[in-house]
Amino acid sequence: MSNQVAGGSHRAAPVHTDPEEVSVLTALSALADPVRIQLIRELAGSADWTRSCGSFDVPVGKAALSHHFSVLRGAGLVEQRDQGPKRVNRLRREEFDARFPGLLDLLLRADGAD
Amino acid sequence: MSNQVAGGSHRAAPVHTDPEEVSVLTALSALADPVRIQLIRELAGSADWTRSCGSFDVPVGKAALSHHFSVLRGAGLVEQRDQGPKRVNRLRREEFDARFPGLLDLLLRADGAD
DNA sequence: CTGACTGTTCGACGAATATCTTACAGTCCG
DNA sequence: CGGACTGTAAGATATTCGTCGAACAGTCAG
Repeated sequence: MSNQVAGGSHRAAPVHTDPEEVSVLTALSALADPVRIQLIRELAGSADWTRSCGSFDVPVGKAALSHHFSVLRGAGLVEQRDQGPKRVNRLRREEFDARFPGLLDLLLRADGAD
Repeated sequence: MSNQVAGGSHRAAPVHTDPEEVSVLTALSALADPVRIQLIRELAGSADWTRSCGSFDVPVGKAALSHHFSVLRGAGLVEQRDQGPKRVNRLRREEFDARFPGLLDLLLRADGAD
């Protein structure tokens, strides 16, 4: 019986950026991509920590996918946590909203990606 | 005395895009550039139709500048009108706000470009 | 331990894009 | 008209960015 106790994972923890430290330019650049828009929308429609990286229906390989999540982390949009072999995600909605009020709403309300 | 009457200019009128027809992706892409952010900010701080294209303090040549204005027009952010040899600009604030509420405010309130 | 699975990293490639230089087209003034 | 000025267009170049394939690392089940 292995409780998920101390010792933890031996994997490099994902590097996160606090939304408060994110520039407007970085935020807009992160959002100005069709794949990332789709990721954010799917993520917004799911409960926190329920979606692993590979569970998204995007038309790119896993290498590109990993890159996109890296960009999203760097923009303070997504938080990740290791859960067994998977890396589960959470949209940092409140925190990002505090930094850029209305921006996420705008993206999520908009009809179609383009 | 030449009133600026009919007959008008013999110059190709600038092509504008209605903000209503602009996709989120296009809007975000247009805004995700340091030079264009600066243009919009300067424009927001000036009265309508008072700034010609060449009157902006941006670190690019006039060819690149012309390109940036083209992108801004295509995103429904800027309206242009020919005035003698100059092309004067106007930020389409209300129209753009109607399509993407809060987006321009966000850009204009933010401290520093990055 | 071995094998299946998940995700990251690295190197390379192609496409999109930002930029410059040069040439050109209008507009206005003298 | 001719010259100064403003902006656009076209071509060339360079950089950025998204993508893939392959190799690698960590986790878990058997």
